[in-house]
Amino acid sequence: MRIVAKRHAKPDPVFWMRRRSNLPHDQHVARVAREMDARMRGELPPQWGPAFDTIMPLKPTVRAVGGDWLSWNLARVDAMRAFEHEHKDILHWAVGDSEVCARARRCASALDDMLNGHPLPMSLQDKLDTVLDYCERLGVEKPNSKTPDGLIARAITEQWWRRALRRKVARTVEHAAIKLGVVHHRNGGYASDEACRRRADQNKRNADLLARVKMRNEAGQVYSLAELAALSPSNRDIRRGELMTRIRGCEEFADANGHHGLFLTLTCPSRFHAVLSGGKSRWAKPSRNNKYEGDSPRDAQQWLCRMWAKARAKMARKGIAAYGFRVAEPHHDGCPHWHALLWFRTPEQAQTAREIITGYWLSDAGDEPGALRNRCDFKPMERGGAAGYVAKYVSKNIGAEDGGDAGVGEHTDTLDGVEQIMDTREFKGWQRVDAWASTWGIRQFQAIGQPSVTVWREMRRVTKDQIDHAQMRLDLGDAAAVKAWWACHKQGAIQASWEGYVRAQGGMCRKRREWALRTAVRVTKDTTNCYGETIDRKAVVGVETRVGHWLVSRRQAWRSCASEAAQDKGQREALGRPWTRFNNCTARLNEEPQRLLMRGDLPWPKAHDTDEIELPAPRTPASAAPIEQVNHIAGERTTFRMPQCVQIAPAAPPANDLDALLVRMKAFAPVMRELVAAGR
DNA sequence: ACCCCAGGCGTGTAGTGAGA
DNA sequence: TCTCACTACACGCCTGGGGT
Repeated sequence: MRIVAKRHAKPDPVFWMRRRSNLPHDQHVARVAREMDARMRGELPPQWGPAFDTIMPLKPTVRAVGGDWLSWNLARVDAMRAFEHEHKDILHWAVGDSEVCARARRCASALDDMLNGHPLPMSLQDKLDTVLDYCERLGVEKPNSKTPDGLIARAITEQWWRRALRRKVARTVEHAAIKLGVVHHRNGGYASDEACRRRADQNKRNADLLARVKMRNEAGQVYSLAELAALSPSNRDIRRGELMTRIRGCEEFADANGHHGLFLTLTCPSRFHAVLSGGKSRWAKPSRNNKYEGDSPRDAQQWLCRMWAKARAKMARKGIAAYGFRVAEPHHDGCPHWHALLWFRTPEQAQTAREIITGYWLSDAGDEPGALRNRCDFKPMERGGAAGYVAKYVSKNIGAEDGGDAGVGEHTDTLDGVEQIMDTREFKGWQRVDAWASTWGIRQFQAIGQPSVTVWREMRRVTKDQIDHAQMRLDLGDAAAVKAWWACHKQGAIQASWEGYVRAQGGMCRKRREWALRTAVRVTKDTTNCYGETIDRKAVVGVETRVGHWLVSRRQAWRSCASEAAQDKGQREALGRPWTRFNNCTARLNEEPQRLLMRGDLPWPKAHDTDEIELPAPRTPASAAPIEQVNHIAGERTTFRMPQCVQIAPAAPPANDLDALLVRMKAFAPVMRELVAAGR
């Protein structure tokens, strides 16, 4: 056993337990070692037993002891103290969720007492210092707030502490598991079993709550939140489908434009890896990596982001634009690596990008063995191969709700360029990956250079009547909206097309202010959040075109009704089609036919064409100054950002121009008939 | 077909410092 | 003074967590 000569935080137990013991010295030391061993085994998470055994064997061989039991036990006590010193965080933080909640309560009330229980009122600065000091001593990240008052309010809130401590516990314990070498492919890989279990518990808590909470909409229909969540992108199946649609759309766009695709695999330097796989088979023996410097997967992810930021900046300087997707995945020991599917305009640009990325990725420890071969890998994509290639990574990381592995029979991990079969035991591969991503706060999927997916989602909720009206206006913003609407809705056998949507938005790799459509945001000014801060509450209510027209998406006003039972389908249908939130509260539809008459606009000639849109010059901020209009919606007083051009004040036609008016009316008769027939 | 908050990260912009 | 390479920061989009 390695004897560690170190100063420890706690005093020597052999010394301070002496006072209460009359045993001879060697027996006393043996007892201290025994008690300490039992205590630590009791405190440590059970799955760490094997790792602890390798450091502190329960039944040593006679040869190892060499007959000198006193020295053996002294060394054992010292090693355990060293372990306790090194991993004191684990022993303090390896607690269950009920204890985390109890601690959160204690932290919040302790800080409340410190800040507000003082007989003399404290200054704001003193309060801030107290909070920051408390967080630092506990090793918890300080509350993130723009104002000192908000920071203090968070620090005395139990919910904030619960979130912060859950994160802290999960990361501390998982990091310790990685440092002890518990996380490797023989144990399931990616994350420790405890992290998976914690994640499963969390999901269960969440699901229970969602099933319990009932909401009632304007039509009186009652749903549980679980039913609603199943219909939104929080449902894994929907998220996976949407992601695949986007990838396919990217590929179609690239193929149509003859862009050059690259598939990248980017990994971290060896010092971020705690455990080496030890071989290529399922039975390979993992071994500790002596280059490991104790960094967490989060540190590794930040390293990757830093390198990527540099590469991105350099590519921008050289005028190289890329679009596509990036996927973050764990190696078997929890260290992340990236796969990216990027398209470039020309093969030359792709080659330059390749050189830039390689340069940065090898700029740190680029001379270590294998760096040149494994650090980054580039494969040119052939036409039509991308979606299939990436499907594997998508289903590997976003599994199906029914517990299946979404067509991926065995979970594999690419290590040193070789597919390695993972033994995923009681948790599915995607569940382990999910636990890994949530523990370390790593975003798994990242779109690069593509227009907003929120606009796409909102557009899918815009009603057709608004598009029919947009077709009758002759400005480019509306043309883009019409094209986007037709692209993102399924038309019979024709699937929704991300490619068509991207074209409508003006193509890939545009600057943010250059997209043809953006989200329409309802701003409610001067509201108060749960921490007492005054904020402007923003809510996405639809899509806004370049000229400021709003297409409002279908939304309901929901109200909580906890006590009621959920209705079945028949009961809901009996209540009829719900009213939408906006159709009745503006004069938009009523004024539209009138405006058509007065302005003499012609209908948009073609509903859906595939030409690129020539974008108008960017709006100047001064001219786009919104007019504030106060509306009452569901009893809530809100201020809309309503651009001026929506509010149409029809000018009375000059009296001597009556003939011209009649001609126009005749010309528009068919349109009017259509509108009337549609019940408007 | 929820809503709010927190946090991660892409993006744009301003700033900095070295070197030509 | 300009360019380059990088960094810091603000902002906004997006995702995930959690609540009733």
